[in-house]
Amino acid sequence: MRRDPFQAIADPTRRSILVLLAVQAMTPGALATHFDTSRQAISKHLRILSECELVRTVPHGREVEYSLRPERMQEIDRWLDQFKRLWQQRFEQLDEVLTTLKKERS
Amino acid sequence: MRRDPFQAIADPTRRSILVLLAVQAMTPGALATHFDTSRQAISKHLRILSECELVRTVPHGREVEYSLRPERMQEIDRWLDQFKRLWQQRFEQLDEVLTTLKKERS
DNA sequence: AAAATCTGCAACCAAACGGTTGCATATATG
DNA sequence: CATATATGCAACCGTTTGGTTGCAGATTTT
Repeated sequence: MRRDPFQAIADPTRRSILVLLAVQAMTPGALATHFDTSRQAISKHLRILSECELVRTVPHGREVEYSLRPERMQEIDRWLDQFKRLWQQRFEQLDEVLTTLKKERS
Repeated sequence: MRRDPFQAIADPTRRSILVLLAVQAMTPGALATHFDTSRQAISKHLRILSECELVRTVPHGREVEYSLRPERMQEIDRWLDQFKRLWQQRFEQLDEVLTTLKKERS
């Protein structure tokens, strides 16, 4: 069973859950109202996000509040870093083409 | 069949392929030597990366050169953007705690 | 105390995933 | 021309995934 943030954000429902929790902490029940699936399915997703340490839980009586733990998300960002140079490069190339065109026109 | 960059980078082998191609373009055969799986398995991964438009192919005779298309990777980066503010915030909070401790000590 | 509510677990199921092997096609080499 | 090499497709297989339903435990509410 793979349990890393890359696998966690592969599912669109889990991505939506993370976005919702980025706005405000919520209980599983409240989260489930935003989706077209059963409450239990959302619970399963929360379990996975929990195991990936992307969310944190605080019990309040019979309710459980889930909130975002953005730290672990940085792992994805750090992995992307090695490609940012490349797409930056493409922008610069485009820039160059544009300035060349500008020069030619004038 | 989901075909988006999030699902593409969920698999560790595909992530490694992308990293290798970020360094230099390669043929499927050359790529396969870096992994402990069959050439066909790598071919399958390349097909998926192709469908996600994360790689581009240029035929050279009987060989095919695969190279990275970093543009599409930006989609992931853009999605991450909405969380960057949050983890930045955490750093600032830590910063605050540290300066408070420093003040107390002096 | 009884009923209602919130949550998570277990069992089950169809579909997708990641791998394998065998084969067909196209190109390069002897 | 015959052989070797590079690639991709198809069929198959065990495991994982994402969903369902039913149920049990804990906490509120009445």
